[in-house]
Amino acid sequence: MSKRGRKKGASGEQSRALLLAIAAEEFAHKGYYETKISTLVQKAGVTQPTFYLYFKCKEAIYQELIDLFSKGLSDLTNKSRLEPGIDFNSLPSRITKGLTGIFTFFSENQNLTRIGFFNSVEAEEIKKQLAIQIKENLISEVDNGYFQTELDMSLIAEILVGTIERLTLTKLFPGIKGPEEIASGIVHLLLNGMLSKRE
Amino acid sequence: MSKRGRKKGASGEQSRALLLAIAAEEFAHKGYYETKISTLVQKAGVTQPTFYLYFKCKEAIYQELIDLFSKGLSDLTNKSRLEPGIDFNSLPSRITKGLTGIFTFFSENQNLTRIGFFNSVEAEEIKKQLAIQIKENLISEVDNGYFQTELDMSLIAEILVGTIERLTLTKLFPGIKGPEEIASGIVHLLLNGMLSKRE
Amino acid sequence: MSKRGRKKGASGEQSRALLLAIAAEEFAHKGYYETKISTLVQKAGVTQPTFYLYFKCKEAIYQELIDLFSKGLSDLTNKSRLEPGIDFNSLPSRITKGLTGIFTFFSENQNLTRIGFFNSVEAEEIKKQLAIQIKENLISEVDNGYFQTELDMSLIAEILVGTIERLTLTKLFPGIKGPEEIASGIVHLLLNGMLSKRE
Amino acid sequence: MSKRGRKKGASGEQSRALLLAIAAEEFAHKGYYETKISTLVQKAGVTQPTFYLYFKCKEAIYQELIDLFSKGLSDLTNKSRLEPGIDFNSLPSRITKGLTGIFTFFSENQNLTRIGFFNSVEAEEIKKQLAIQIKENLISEVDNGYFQTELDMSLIAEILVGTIERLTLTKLFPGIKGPEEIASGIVHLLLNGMLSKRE
DNA sequence: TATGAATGAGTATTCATTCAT
DNA sequence: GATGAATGAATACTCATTCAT
Repeated sequence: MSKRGRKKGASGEQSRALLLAIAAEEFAHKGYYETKISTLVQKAGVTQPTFYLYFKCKEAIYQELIDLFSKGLSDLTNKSRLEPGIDFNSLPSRITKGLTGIFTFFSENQNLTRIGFFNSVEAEEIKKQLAIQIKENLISEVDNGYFQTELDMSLIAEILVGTIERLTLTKLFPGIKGPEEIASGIVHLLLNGMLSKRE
Repeated sequence: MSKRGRKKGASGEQSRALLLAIAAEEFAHKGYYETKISTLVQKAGVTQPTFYLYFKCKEAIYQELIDLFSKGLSDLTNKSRLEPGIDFNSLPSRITKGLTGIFTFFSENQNLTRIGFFNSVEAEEIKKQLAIQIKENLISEVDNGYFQTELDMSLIAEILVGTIERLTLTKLFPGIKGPEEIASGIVHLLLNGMLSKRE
Repeated sequence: MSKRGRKKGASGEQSRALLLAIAAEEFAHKGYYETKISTLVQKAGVTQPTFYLYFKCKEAIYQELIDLFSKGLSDLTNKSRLEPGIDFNSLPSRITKGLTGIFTFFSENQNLTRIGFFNSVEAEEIKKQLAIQIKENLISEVDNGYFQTELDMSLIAEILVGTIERLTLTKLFPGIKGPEEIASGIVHLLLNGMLSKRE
Repeated sequence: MSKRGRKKGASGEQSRALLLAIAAEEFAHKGYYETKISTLVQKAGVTQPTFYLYFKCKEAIYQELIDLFSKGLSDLTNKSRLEPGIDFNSLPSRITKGLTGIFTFFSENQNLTRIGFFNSVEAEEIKKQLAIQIKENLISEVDNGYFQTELDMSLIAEILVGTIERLTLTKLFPGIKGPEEIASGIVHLLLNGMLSKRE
């Protein structure tokens, strides 16, 4: 079999996947403009035309990575809709679980997350969607009397998104805290506030 | 007075300021790479060599804008250090005032903020500084028993930064809410939490 | 019979012919440079290496089409040599017949004609040959007193070629006039001229 | 002045004109696709960016040359409209003069003519326009009884265009015959025909 | 007979930057 | 203080062509 070491040759799907993985790495750390196709292919051990065999253009592979992230995230949030009508005390743990899911996904897909949630132009749109999702989840709880009724849920949703964003970058990615830990920290704070409970 | 009829009566300093203002606008909305020197000078009504009369390179003018933002922000935070030893009840308003200051600054310097707080690579460093600042402010209150002692102030500081970040983009810049309004919303939520107060 | 189920039952010769036909179509309408091998093989339902099984290179298949045209045309003109020593009155009809033959050939081989007579670099050479052929035919008539002796037969031959060329494109290919009609129109004009016959 | 020999430096208009002239030469002899920007600029003694200082893209400079030709030709034909109501005998000389004008223009602008009348895709459109122009000129003579009434003027116009085309390439450009000579040859033939005048 | 996979070599175009005046 | 003119250095992308199977 394969004499004279045809790189890995095998299935073209492999080359494609390799390029995609390397692109994720590069885009995540150098950004779109500082990532050069020439570098990508070099790291993948293929030539430039091979790149264009699998991707229409630089923009296209970038978009594909964003879509991958976006799809993963929306799959996640779709699944983790808070189901209403559950008893009061489970609320914190349910929210925590949802957040933990997100942080876990981010943690397992750091490069994709950097691209789709931080660097790309589309990041803003993705965050907007996430905020909407969260807001709807929150509102469904209001009716049940979980939360104070006068809360601006849109504001809180955005605060949550900002929080997720920031803690991902400063606590999760550097490995300072794990998904569950961060999630419960957020939940505890947001639900109870910072003040020492005084009578 | 200007002999030999200078075009548009632009003293050198004026050309420089004009270029800087236009650059802020362009960098803020198109980002570093999509902003072209050729466009800048065209909008400023000068030629390319003129640009290099005032700025060493593209990177330099960009950095100057970041520095402008960075300086403004740190001036602000330096000024608004929470002074300890003040009575308990004034805490919320003092924090609110600090945040309001930040949002006002951001609001009055949208382009600079977009560049220095959102788009640039240095943004991360700036946020990190801001978080440290906030954290120190918070810690000084802990001793006074304002806050629950078990709070992770580093986490909360990052949450605050993320919150500032997100609300600036989604509420402040679009004009949905004003600085004071946003600031007090944040403070109220973070201090008291979301839960309806039940006995 | 074809064992081992050849795809589409295409014997090699069929693939070759198919490629040739498609190439004629493409080259004729898009020209050499805008015709891509990738498009050819795609339209033929084969892969690129298959193309190179039958043709040495792009240039080669193009040349083959030109040769096909060139051969067809010279076969035609060889056959239709004006035979000398025929009586005076048959001359116009004999010339008309020759031209009709050419137009018919062109009409039946539009793609080939477009390539070999219009688009290719070789077209010039082919026209030159045709002009020589025509000139010789004409000269043989001069001796017999058919034509005015002072005519520049080389000039007239070129005029005929230009005429054929132009009318092929503007009358024959669009279907405005048929081969015979065009041929007799030319002959009538060239023999008698445009002037109204006045005594 | 100008130490250290800045090429010809002078006015940018000169560089532009030089590039245009060289482009005409190259396009005329190698065609669009075989003409490389790199060659153009090399022959002009400038660098590639300089090319793009004056022309938007390869296509643009090509089009500019075509437009130059097209404009020149239509100026010419506009000027040389046959004016009706002149006496019979002057007709041949008037037509001859018109044709001479065209051949002279072609002769003086060989490169442009090669591009605009022979090689480009637009050539066909330009010839179509020329044919229309000629046809209208001819028709205006019919009324005056110059020509046989049953002549198909569209056909004749196309014949003339084909004739012009061919003789330009085979007689004019090689310098075998001059403009006037070719023009009068055509006129004589087309008006009187080839046949020897027998009673 | 046919192909999946890959590539060598080229080619237009862009942009920040700099002389000489 | 300002400019007309020019350039060095990249970079994405294309296409005919070819292995190895």
